[in-house]
Amino acid sequence: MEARRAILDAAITLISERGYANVTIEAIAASAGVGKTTIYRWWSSKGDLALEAINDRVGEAIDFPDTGDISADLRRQLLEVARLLDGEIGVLFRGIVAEAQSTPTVGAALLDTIIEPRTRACEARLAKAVDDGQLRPDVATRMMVELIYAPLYYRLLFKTDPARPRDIALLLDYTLSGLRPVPATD
Amino acid sequence: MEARRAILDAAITLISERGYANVTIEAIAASAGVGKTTIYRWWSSKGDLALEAINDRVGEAIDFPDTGDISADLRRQLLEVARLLDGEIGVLFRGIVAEAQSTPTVGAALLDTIIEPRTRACEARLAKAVDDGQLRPDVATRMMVELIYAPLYYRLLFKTDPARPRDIALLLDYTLSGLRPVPATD
Amino acid sequence: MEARRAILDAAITLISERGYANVTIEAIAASAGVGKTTIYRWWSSKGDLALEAINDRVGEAIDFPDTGDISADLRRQLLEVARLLDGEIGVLFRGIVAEAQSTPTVGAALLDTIIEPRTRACEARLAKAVDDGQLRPDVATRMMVELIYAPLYYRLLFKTDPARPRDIALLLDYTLSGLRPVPATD
Amino acid sequence: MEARRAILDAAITLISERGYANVTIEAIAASAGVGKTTIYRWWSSKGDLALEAINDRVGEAIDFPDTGDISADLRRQLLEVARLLDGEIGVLFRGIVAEAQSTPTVGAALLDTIIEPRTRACEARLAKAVDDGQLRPDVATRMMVELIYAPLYYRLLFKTDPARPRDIALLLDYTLSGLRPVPATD
DNA sequence: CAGTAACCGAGACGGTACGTCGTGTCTTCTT
DNA sequence: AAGAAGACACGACGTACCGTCTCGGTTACTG
Repeated sequence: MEARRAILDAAITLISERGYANVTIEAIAASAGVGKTTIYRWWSSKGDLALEAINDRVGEAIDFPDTGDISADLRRQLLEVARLLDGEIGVLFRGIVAEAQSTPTVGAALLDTIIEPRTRACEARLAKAVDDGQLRPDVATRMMVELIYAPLYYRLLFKTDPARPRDIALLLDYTLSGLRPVPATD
Repeated sequence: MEARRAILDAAITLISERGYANVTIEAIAASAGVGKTTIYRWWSSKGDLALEAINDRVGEAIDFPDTGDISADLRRQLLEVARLLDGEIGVLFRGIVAEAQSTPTVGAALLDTIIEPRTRACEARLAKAVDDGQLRPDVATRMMVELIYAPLYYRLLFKTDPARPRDIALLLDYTLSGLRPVPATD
Repeated sequence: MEARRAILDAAITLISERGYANVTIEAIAASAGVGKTTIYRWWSSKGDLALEAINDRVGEAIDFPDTGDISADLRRQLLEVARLLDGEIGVLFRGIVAEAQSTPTVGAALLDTIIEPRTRACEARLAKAVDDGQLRPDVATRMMVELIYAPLYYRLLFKTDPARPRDIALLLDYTLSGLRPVPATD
Repeated sequence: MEARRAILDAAITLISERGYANVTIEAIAASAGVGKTTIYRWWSSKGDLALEAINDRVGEAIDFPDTGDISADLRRQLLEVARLLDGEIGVLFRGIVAEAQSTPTVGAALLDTIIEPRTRACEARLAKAVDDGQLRPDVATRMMVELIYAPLYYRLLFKTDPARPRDIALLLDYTLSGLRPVPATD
């Protein structure tokens, strides 16, 4: 079982150093001091391994804060996510998204183990804000999640430069101003 | 020169059928009835070829309509883009984005030849809408573009199911309501 | 100790079914319902195991008959050996000879435990025949053994079809006619 | 085509140095400065390659001399063969025979390309000797070949030490004395 | 209108990595 | 305490493509 640990660590290190596509299973095995067979015993592909590695790193983390102010809470959460994506995790994540484009199983696992759980958690917090009258009740929370997070991924996948905190805060502000309850204009 | 055509056509056909990552240069050559050398004579890599193929297909297309109503114009434009991404082009595009994650030259070319030009065109239309008083003047048009298009790419890259027209219209509405000029509340 | 039996039996069965080279230690272990470790505890290699298996099967068997007629005795012995080599034992034996070509220890053990003892026994019978005046006294009994048995092995190793009894009898006759005492011709 | 040459040479060198079973295709490729693919392009297996290598080395060689004296001719021929088998070729040949025990195609090819042609040539010379009254007409020439050559292979495959010229001459003498025409004893 | 270049198909080539199999060693858990 | 079960590092397998490289055999341009 300690072989698993060595493999996950080696995978993260190598991928963050050289980029997902430039890392071979053989290199991970060598770097972990492990036979290739041992990797294939536990994971069916590089994508599979990368997914577990990223989940292992991120864990249950990034639970949603709830101070009562949805705007402040989302900002804090988004900045935290952006910080993560700016480091090792970001390289890993970009690789997995790339892999997901051509490997359906990885695509499905990406949704199931990463995107969906966090989307759900976010929706819960948003629903509360709707109840509090801080957000429009007529917009599906799922769509709110998309509107809020999409720009972050857009920057991650299309730009080389990371999303700066200032920009993130602004993008969030603009998005939220479209999601606030319309003042009763009687 | 007709070899070029055959190659571009074969590339699009094969990639849309099997997915970007499952297509080899050799397969393209064979399918185009061409020697590998001929492909390498004109393109330096599969990503390079795919980029030209997609540009060849899409062309200058999708110029921004201007009826005076920014909301209607954007909707039309977005729906058109979504329609494109739902077919052959979408598969190709997803492959290129994937490739871009690990091949800097492809990433740069993706920005230069696809993203940037269209972003510029969109910004121009948005600037006009700002002048017309239909959009807030205090938001950078570049950010508006991100807010408007990001959800589309989010769906393309993370979901298996395509973005439905209804959803697209809604997402746009919500986004735009955050970008409208704030009524003087004196 | 019953594990040993199961292993030897499994080895013979598998090898005679699939051929020596197509049988792995793992397959023998699985078929014997035994852990690999148990095999390695007692034998150092597949060749080693095969050698013991064949000796176990053949045992002390094939002792040389002595009716007083060397020709008849050899014929009976040769036919018996040929019969053995035509069944399971033959497949095993061919595998061991093959192995012996590249594994010196197996080569040595093949000589020590199989070839030599039987050669000695044969020489003893031949020496008696020489004393009886049935064979030339000026030919080393060891060479006689070679002349008598070599054709049998030649057929075993080079031909797919087994040596037929008729052929064996003939070959022996021809060989022996060269080994009979030269009649005093003066 | 010069890759083929390099491969055949490397195969012979390596096999004669380390023994057939201890040489891998990868080692041959590396030693020949060639990709594995190139080997597999031309040969289907190590046995296949070894067979061509040995034929390439031996060539049409070893044609049967005909001085009119069958005994002298065979002796010369046998000594020549023994000389060959004592060097590089012998190691190669033992490996091929071993391989032939478990690989039917190699077994067949061994017969077809090496054993059979030479057996035929030998039979032709023997037939002539029969006509000349030097050998018994009632023994199939094919059997004569077996009787004459079998001891050579016996020594090659079962002993580590090579067959010495003196022994070979003796063995041949004894064999031939059984094959000479029986003097009319009426 | 012949000569010569550019372009092409075909595919051999040296490589790298793949995912699998079997080896012989070792540890763990069961009985 | 013995032994099955199987994880493990390792090395080789045979395959798939990579990108480079000759090879001949066309067009089609030019001198």
